[in-house]
Amino acid sequence: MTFNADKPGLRQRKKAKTRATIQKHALGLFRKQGYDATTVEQIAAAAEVSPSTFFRYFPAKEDVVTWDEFDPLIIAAFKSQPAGMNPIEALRNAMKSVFGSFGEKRITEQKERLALILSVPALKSRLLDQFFGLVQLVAGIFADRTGHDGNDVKVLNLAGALVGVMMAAMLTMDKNPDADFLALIDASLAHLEDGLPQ
Amino acid sequence: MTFNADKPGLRQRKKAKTRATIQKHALGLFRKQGYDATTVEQIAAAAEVSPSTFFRYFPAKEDVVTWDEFDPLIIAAFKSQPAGMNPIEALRNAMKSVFGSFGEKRITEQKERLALILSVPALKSRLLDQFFGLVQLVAGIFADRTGHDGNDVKVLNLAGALVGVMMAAMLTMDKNPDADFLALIDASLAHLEDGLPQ
DNA sequence: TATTATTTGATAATAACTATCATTTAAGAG
DNA sequence: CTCTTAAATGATAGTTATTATCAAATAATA
Repeated sequence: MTFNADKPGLRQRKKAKTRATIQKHALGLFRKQGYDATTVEQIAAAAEVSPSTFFRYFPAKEDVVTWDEFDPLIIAAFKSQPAGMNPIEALRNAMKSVFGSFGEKRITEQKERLALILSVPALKSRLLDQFFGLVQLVAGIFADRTGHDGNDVKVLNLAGALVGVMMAAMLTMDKNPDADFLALIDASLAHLEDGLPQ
Repeated sequence: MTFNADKPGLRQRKKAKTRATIQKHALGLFRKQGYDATTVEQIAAAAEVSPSTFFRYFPAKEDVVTWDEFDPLIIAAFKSQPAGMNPIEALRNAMKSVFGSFGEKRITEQKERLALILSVPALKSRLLDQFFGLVQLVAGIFADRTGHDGNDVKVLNLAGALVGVMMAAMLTMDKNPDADFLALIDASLAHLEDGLPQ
């Protein structure tokens, strides 16, 4: 039994590749034909896997769009902020460190993805669900840092407001696709940090 | 052609009754068997209508739980607050005036409904979707009152934070079912009004 | 009462899932 | 390298939400 946490075996690499392939073909078909007009069967055929396999990788059709690898990154970046820091500022920094490193191309991809999500009700719902999960996660981290209870009303409330602000930012992005996402989030969080003066 | 906006004809009364009947039977079955284990066919049979009719009244199975008449009431109450009032306070008052009039029984019903919604992913998503819509609605009303643009980032941001705080309140209610919903919302909005001190 | 517009029910089709089982294929032991 | 084990895949056959369509029933109105 060898210890190698860094280099995943063939099996793992293959899985990652399959997941990426399915997602790539799915997004391509969605762009061409629209989300609703594209069936899972078509996606599976394009990616050369069986529909069964599709559902093994993505429990629901929506997840093929909604799934991304950002959450754990943001969480990690958030946790690595200095202990005494204001939680809102900590989140600002975390967002900056994650999205700030993206290139032009990657940002454009993400903007397109967001536009697609917001244009399809089922996808929008799924995304919101993830945000909601994030409320609870973020609340838990706040609580850990401050020694408060994770179910403390004030903690949940702050986390809720944060998520609400992010929702607003997405809405703004949707209405104004050329905006700089990172700057927008940053400004919005700053606004919240200042107590939301009108 | 007679003008009678107040007394709906037989047709309208019947429709309202049918909608209520379907909803009542649906909620009853959900309580007994669970949401997923109850089919639309069963609901339709219990309510003595055809499945077609079910879908005419509720476009999706989820809507039979998620649908309520509160939004327009809250909006109206909000709009009727004095023009110069701080928007957060205005919302506090609106919530009070709508939910404050509820009896013990009605409150219990709503708490049960919330618990059901939060326990079923599909329902939770649907609810969050409504909240998302609310951000835009609330932003629009803020804008009207203050003369700002409804797409103004600060306006959207404030609306987002408000809605986020309401989401957090629901979460708290879920974890702590004995809490007083109205008092909780009130405290949370006050907290937001104070700039969310930790 | 006759006509018109709504509402309903029946029927059939689509497509997202779920469960199951046999087959293939990588990992690890010797 | 080969055998055994465990994981990943594909095929198959449901179930159920949802949509479209059309004919029958029923309320509104002239």
